[in-house]
Amino acid sequence: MATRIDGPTRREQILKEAARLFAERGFHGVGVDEIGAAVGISGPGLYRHFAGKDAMLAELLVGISGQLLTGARRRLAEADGGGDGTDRNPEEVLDSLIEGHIDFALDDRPLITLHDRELDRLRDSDRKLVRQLQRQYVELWVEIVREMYPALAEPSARSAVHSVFGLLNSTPHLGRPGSPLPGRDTMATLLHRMARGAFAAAGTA
Amino acid sequence: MATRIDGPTRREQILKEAARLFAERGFHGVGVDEIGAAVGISGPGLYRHFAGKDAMLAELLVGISGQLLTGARRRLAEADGGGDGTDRNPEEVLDSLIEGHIDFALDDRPLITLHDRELDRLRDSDRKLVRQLQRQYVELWVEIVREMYPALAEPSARSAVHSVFGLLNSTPHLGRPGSPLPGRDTMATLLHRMARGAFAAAGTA
DNA sequence: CCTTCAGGTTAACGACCGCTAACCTCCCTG
DNA sequence: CAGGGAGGTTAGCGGTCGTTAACCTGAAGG
Repeated sequence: MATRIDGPTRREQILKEAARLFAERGFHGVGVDEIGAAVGISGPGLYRHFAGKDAMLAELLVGISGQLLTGARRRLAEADGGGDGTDRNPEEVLDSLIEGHIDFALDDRPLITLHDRELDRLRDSDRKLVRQLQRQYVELWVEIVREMYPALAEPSARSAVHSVFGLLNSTPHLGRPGSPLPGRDTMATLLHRMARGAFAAAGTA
Repeated sequence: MATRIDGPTRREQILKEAARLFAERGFHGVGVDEIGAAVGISGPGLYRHFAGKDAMLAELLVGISGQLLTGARRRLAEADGGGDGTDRNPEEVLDSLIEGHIDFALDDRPLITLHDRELDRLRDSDRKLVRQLQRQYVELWVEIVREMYPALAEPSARSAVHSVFGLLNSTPHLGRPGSPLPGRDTMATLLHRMARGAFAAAGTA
């Protein structure tokens, strides 16, 4: 493995800029020349690093889904403390999951946007992989939510989880203009409280 | 005004199918030939009804924003009961707003999807109009929310409203496959409770 | 019955876009 | 100091897409 004193790889630069552009104008709305220009090379030079435009999108989406799932599993394992899950504190785990998702939504807005917007542009095999990762991520949340609110039927719990994702992923929609935005910490706290409030309201029949 | 025994106008058919296709594959991902085929005519025949592909998207987005705003104003006026707003019951108004938004999200999924996905593809003037309508809709909610939760600062209230929109608009993301979905009424009740819970959690310092 | 016109049709143009081909230029290494 | 590969460049091909042009048709109206 190369020593990392060189800053981000060319590949990483490309992926980052591509994510931003795809999020801003949509996959079909961005040309390869623009992506190239964003990293200082032009057009076909990208093909030294990726097989094609589709491959960039695929790598982005698989990366996002994988990162979310891996992070969630790590957090669950930490909160579990080596036990078998029967004695873990669901409230603590849920808070940790929410925190992780919020960090992602606030720090990687373009990726969050892509994640639920451009999935259909993938090749079948890639799309299946991404959906599988997403589904595992959702089911992990559903399990914890149902531990906390046993009265909640499984379909309702799954819908509730999707809805909270919608809530947490809403930050990209906040308008750019002059109106004052809450700071990052304020925003994180607000989103966290709202997510908990939404689950509580869903779970108390 | 033409008597309406003829069913939907050609224009209306086209708009409906275009909305569905745009929502499914994105504005740039759909060709005019496909839109034409979806209503039984082909390709350039659409230009007898619309100035171009852009015009269809513009009419859709302006229509959505206008419908949401108009509906919200009507509901607010009804709940206001002819008063000047000083003695209205904010809880009642908020419930009515939530109900209206949920009806829209559940009954017009493609439009809700377009609404926050393809705004940037519009001409400048149209985009400004849509944003203005959206902003008025948001401010209307913010006003009511702040009446109910005076402790909530305005930037936080605005963020909270955006987040609840994200929650309510999350229904298109529910997967198609076999896993059982809640029925429409169950879903509406669930979303309503979660929205109220989220606001309550945001508003209680 | 002739005209008109709304609402279609097909052909084709021009622009754009993803991608390949062919070539160039450092830099590293034996 | 050869040489070879990594990482660029520009030119250009093939296909697609939005749009226009030119033409057709059936029904309504005087």
